[in-house]
Amino acid sequence: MTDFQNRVYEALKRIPKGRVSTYKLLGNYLDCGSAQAIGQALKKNPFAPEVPCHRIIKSDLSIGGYYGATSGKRITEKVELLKSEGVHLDGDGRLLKKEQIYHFSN
DNA sequence: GACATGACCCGCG
DNA sequence: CCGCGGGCCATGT
Repeated sequence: MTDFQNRVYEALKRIPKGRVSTYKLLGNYLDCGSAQAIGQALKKNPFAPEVPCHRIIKSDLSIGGYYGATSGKRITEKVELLKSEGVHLDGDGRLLKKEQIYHFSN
């Protein structure tokens, strides 16, 4: 476990159920200018689903990936999971309600 | 230490 | 709206 990963997971646990956030916002909160770096940490997430890595979507509000996949069964699961928490996406996998986006703050 | 990789982002045409 | 090119930065070889 690296420090970076720890910080990412701690931040994730701050996201309330029924809300989602983006790689960019997370990066902003962690002072990390690369969303890819965030993704690297997420795909290695050893605490799923205790750590809600599924509540992270791309900055354009599209679904993003899950467990290394950008499409397929994994993604379907991610969508269903969010759906069960009250977060809905449209047919193109885009977030429907922008007001559900969680902005980190201290 | 150099090199490659990726659940990404942004500007440009 | 779509594709392309360049940038980003933690990790693993």
